[in-house]
Amino acid sequence: MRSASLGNLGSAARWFHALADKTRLQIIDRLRDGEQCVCELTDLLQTGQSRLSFHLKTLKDAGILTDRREGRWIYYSLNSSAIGELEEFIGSIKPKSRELRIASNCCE
Amino acid sequence: MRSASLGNLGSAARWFHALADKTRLQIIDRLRDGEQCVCELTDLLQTGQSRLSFHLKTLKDAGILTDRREGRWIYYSLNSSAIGELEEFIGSIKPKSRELRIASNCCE
DNA sequence: CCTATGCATCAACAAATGTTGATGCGTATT
DNA sequence: AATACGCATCAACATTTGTTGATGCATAGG
Repeated sequence: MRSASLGNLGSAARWFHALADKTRLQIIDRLRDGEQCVCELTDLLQTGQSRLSFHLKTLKDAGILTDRREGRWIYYSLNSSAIGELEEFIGSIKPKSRELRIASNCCE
Repeated sequence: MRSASLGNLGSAARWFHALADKTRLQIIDRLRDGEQCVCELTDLLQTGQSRLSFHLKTLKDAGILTDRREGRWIYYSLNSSAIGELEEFIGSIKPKSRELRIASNCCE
């Protein structure tokens, strides 16, 4: 009955939620240059440490970032495999475009 | 100074927000088969008319759906060009992966 | 016209999310 | 051991988002 369904809508929704914030997209943009520690990001994004930490956690929980500790610092970086999966998901969203089904006389 | 920046982070955030909901992803999934009127979607998704209308509006405002009226019915369908842009944006999120810059001695 | 249908929109409320400043914990420096 | 630093986490609050039922508006059919 169902179309070849999009995999796990719930987890996709979580990814999208993590990306649905301007600050978080800015973080991602900065990390494209390579990993950075929180203090660098705080400078770059001109924001409070607590706020930044919140957004980093949101991205990390969604699997979009990873972190590692080195001494006092914690470095964040992009998880490119998650981004790959996301890309794939978006691809699967497209209309099937075969039979542009004319939904004739819909509700009767 | 800045990296070749991701285009318009604000509007990207809006796209992602529109996709950050399971019900809305279900709507999209159904519309992959072609356009459908609200009453069909109400049946398929087993939800209240008002709630569905809210989510349809969210997707439409984000540019992901388009609608057209035909008699009493309003048909929604996917806007594949928006989906294309989204795909492109996700592509641009990837790490630059050239110089895996070692952020040596970050905050000093 | 009068009524029914399909849907948007509104108001009231509920729930989730983001912000800020304070506190705490691990790690380095002395 | 005492202090400073980098960051996570918490509590209190503000803001945003989603839900539900009621109302309204356009179109179609009698």
